[in-house]
Amino acid sequence: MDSQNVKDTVRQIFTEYLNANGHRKTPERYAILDTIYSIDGHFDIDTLYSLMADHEKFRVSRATLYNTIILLINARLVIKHQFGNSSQYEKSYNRDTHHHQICTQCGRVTEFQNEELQHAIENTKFPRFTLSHYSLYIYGLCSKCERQNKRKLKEKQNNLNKKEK
Amino acid sequence: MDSQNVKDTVRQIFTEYLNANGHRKTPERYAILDTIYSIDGHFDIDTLYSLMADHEKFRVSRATLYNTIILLINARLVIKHQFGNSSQYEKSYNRDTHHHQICTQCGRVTEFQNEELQHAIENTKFPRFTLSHYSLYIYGLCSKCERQNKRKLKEKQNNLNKKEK
DNA sequence: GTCAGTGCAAACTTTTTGCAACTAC
DNA sequence: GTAGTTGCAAAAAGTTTGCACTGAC
Repeated sequence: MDSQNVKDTVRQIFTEYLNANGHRKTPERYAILDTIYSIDGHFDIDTLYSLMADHEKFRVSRATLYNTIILLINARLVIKHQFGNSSQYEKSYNRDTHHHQICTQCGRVTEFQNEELQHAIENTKFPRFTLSHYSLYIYGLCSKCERQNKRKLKEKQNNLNKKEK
Repeated sequence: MDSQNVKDTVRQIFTEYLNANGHRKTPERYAILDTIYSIDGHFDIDTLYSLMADHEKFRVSRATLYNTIILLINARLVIKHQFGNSSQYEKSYNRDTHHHQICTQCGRVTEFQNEELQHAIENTKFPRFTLSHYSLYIYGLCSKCERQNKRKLKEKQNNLNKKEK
């Protein structure tokens, strides 16, 4: 499905959601949805605000962003994450299921796919609970930070050796 | 392992960590560790602050709580979660691996264990990444909220039927 | 004695709220 | 017309920071 096609589809899903729940179909809401579906990967409210500030027609306030994003989450068009300090969001329609690796040193978040894991989770029977969606966060060191740490450790040992001589 | 035994062990682990990293062994730090290991389940900074405020001897400031909890996380004695708005923490030593179910309606967080899932995750090979720990959050409806929703839906339909007559 | 650690308050960041103005219905 | 939405600014909530004082080493 190409990008425009996805945008049309999610706009339709959103319209149905708004109708079903008696919410108004304001231009701001559609502008926000459109902008979100133009973003690849994660974003926070501030980034979204900056992106939308460029538009002359549909500059929206932060308050509206917060309000609208709750609707989008309920309409299952956006997923909310909470790595780090501020909430991160991402589009969820027509997006492959993926998991997140968060480097505890540099804070970088990377995505990866793993069908086995995905199936294992989706086929699990949860106690007194009905699954709607899930997040798997893997914490640890990204390869970059790990290399860096090893280098530092080596330097430290070298310095110690020099001193001993 | 009984509770006192666990407390002694974690105190020892913490001491080693503090020594290894050139940090001072202050009574506040041990008091915080002790309090945390008296708590079952999750807690946030505010709860911990209230709990410790009762102590006459070791009332600590929020700033110290934030500082110390970072050390405890690094010493692998505490895990940080980010459901909802404020950060949640929990002790991690001598604690069975468990996952979290978060009700998107009432916000209640429940824990569950599932060895299959645990093994599936732990045996996964992650791309360019070294696992240190992980969090699996299952979002959906707890049985209570689901029952409530069904009841409401029924009432709504009943009301509609009445009006039609 | 020194400097890391502490308490306190102020600052900062992110999110929520109250209210007047606006507009989708 | 009217009630749901918006923008703005103020408030709230959570966390970080600056600084003087304290106490672990």
